[in-house]
Amino acid sequence: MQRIAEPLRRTDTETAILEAARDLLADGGLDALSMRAVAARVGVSATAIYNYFENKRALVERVISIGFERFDDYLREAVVDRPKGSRERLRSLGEAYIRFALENRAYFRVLFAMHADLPQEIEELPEGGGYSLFRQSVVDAMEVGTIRQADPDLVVLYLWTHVHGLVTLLLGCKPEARCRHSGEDLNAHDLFARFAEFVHFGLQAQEASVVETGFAATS
Amino acid sequence: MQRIAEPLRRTDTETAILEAARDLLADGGLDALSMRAVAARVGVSATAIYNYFENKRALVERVISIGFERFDDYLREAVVDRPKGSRERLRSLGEAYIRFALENRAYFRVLFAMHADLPQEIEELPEGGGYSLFRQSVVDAMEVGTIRQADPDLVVLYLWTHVHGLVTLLLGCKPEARCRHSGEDLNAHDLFARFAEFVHFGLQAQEASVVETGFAATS
DNA sequence: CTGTTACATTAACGCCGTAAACTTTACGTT
DNA sequence: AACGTAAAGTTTACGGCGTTAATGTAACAG
Repeated sequence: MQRIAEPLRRTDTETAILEAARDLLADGGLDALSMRAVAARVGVSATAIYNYFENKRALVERVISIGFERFDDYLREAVVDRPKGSRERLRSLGEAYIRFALENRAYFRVLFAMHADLPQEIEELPEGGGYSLFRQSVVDAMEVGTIRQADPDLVVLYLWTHVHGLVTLLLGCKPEARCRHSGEDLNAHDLFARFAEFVHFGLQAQEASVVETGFAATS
Repeated sequence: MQRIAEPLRRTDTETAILEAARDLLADGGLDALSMRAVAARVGVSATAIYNYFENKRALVERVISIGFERFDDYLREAVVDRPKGSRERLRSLGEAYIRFALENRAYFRVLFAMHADLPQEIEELPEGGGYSLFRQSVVDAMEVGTIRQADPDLVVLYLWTHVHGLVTLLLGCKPEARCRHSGEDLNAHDLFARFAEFVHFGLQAQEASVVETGFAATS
């Protein structure tokens, strides 16, 4: 189309493409994100996209890396008003993780599935924002004595593993992301809450009193 | 092709299709599994497949459900010679899970990503074989006192979550499935071994003596 | 005014899943 | 033995995909 006054600057078109791609991805999955569909949404021809991105893969990678930023926002928001070093802060981070996954289902799937699916280009773990925030929270919790002293990276990965596994398992389980279990019908948040006790005390056999009362008070 | 002696029976062709699909999936991912590629491998035309499977989705679902059976084999094999109720048995199950994922990378990805990707048709969790085996092992461990008394399904899901998260996180992290961490370069098995202590004792702060010595003996 | 550059276009290639129409094979019934 | 039918396989075709190539055009530098 001809451009008269105030022509689109390069970054504008690029942004429009990224937004279109993000939206298509968010509510149709990777299949719905086709070059032609993105182009149609932006109002250009499909091949025009190649002026901004080398190929579809490059486009998706940009979308993903932007997605990680949004993901980090969830985590950052999770710690406000949560005292440093508190177990509640750690719990809140886990819940934010789950919330992001549930509220951005298709998106989340691609975030963690995609850059596995294909060769590694994006950073190895979501470095920077989210991860370091998580890590610092763990370090604080160790200093305060909320959790035991140990290698922070190992503990972060340990907790990360739990919440990520919970989400991917349930996301892979049913679209509604819940899991029928002995009568009850639990969603990811419910399960997360129940797992908190296991995470804290472990699975070792111990006196019922400690388990029942000791934790219920803080949970 | 004309068939003279010993014509292919229906199930033979169907099996050939499934095997071709499985192989393509295993070492090329879902992208490599195209109807035409499968057909070429079997030696028929692409549309012939539609005599056996309604569409690609149905074909992939069959491949997946067969994959779960193979997955169950890993788990079944993991418990032989591992005494009932022992922590070693639980550990062995976790390691089998990881081993399967690493040895069948592309396959594993589809197993747990695919039937999420699209509507739910396959059973909600890998029911039957693997799951019930896992569950029974947990129940045994509770009775013997290896782990605390709790809702077995919840504990199974907890452990499942743990190992599944570990695998998917590392699989999503790097193709080689390892994670650089404070100097060391750990793969999924290494991490799993280190996490065993956390799983057993939890993250609660406790006397160093119990942690260091008490566990190292059994690990 | 001219050449270069950035950005867009259309056309085309070779994949893909799948539908439709047609041919061939195998077999049970007459 | 002949025939009808159903199963199994074929070729052809359609629309969509990612991507390349060739082309056009608007803006700007000299």
